[in-house]
Amino acid sequence: MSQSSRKQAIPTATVPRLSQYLRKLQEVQSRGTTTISSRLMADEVGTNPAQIRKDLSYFGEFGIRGVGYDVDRLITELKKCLGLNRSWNVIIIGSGKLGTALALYRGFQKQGFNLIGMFDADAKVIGKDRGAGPVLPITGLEKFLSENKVHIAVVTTPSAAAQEVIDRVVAAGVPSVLNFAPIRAASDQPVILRQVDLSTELMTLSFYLDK
Amino acid sequence: MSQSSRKQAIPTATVPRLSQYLRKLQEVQSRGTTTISSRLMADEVGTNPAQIRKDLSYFGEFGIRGVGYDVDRLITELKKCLGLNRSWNVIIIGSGKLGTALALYRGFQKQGFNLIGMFDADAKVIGKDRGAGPVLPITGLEKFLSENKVHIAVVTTPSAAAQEVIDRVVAAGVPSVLNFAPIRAASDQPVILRQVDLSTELMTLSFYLDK
DNA sequence: GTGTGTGAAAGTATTCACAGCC
DNA sequence: GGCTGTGAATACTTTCACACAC
Repeated sequence: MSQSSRKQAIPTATVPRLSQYLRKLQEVQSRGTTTISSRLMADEVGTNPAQIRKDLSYFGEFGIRGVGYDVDRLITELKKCLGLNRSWNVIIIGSGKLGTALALYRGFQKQGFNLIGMFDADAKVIGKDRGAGPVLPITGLEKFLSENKVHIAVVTTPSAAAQEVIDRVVAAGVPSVLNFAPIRAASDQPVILRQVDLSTELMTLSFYLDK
Repeated sequence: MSQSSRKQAIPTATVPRLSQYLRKLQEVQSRGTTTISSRLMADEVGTNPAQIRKDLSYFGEFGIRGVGYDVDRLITELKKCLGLNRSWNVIIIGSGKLGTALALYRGFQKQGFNLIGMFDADAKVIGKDRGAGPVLPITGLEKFLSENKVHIAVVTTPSAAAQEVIDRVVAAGVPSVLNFAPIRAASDQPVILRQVDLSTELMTLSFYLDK
């Protein structure tokens, strides 16, 4: 009864933390450390040791009492927990500065995210390389999606276009969307939707600055 | 005892939601709607009406029973709550694709965030315009910060440089940082720090895709 | 002794449900 | 009748504290 089937029981707050643990562990591993305690990890990521142990306990028993965690082992386990022991196909829609910045981001491929296509509505950029092979016309989106299994659509279009683009990829069966456009996207279809929102981040800073 | 001094009592989860309410209200306002109920707003932003009423109740009583909220009034109040009835000075450090994308983002100025400078370490880009006037050399950072009050530093450098840059702006008295570099930045100084992290977002999607 | 794994306790956040006002 | 504002109830998250394994 360990790691793979009870995903629904895992607190939503735990999931993003796992990715931070993973990153820190990879850093620690590259410095040659082979064992780490929850206390040291907690210091590194700025949390409480019990938080880390609790988070990990949802997936199994990865540590050794009196010793700590084997870094290599824990990296392997975390990758398994996060579904990173396989590869995911990603497209980016919107080949502007932001889309290009994301396409050029190295960590992307490194963790098993395969950038297999980039789309834009602007005829002037079609065919150019913006970090993910030639930019494809958005008119060909549905055909591409029917010929290629796409797991994640990253949306970096202007906000006016975003909701329509999201509706189209969801209708075509793409199971998850990462939206950078400053709209709160919605969908009646079942889709895993995450939003990254500069203006919300700035306003949140503003709130705390104003105290 | 209404809006301004009891900020410490407001749930952290409420703050980002306020900014979403504000955005939705501005959209609704531009369509000419003058009154809105918590139920309608909840449908629009995808939450529960009680959530909205509770969030607003931390700041005052803005609605009319039996009627709903006046859109113009609520926009004004939310801006006040979020500290947006003034302007904040922002710099961007890192003039790559991502930094440039952010500099060109319109909503920035629109909500009172003043982009007053952009810095880079690369001599080849110094002086070029990347959306925020001529790019300044990072070596001049401290001098600039001593001559200009900067409220928010947005960090879009490569990850190797990010922690040092953050240490420098914090040491120079910048009270808040929005970090896009894929490191979990830390600081012993008191600073309001928010992180936007593509790789965590992708891994979170991966987790739910893998269910 | 050291440090994990985990029930129990404490602390936060969300949702319910209804009194009170329009 | 409709809708807000809010205490009370529920649900979720984090932290504590200790039995147990090394």
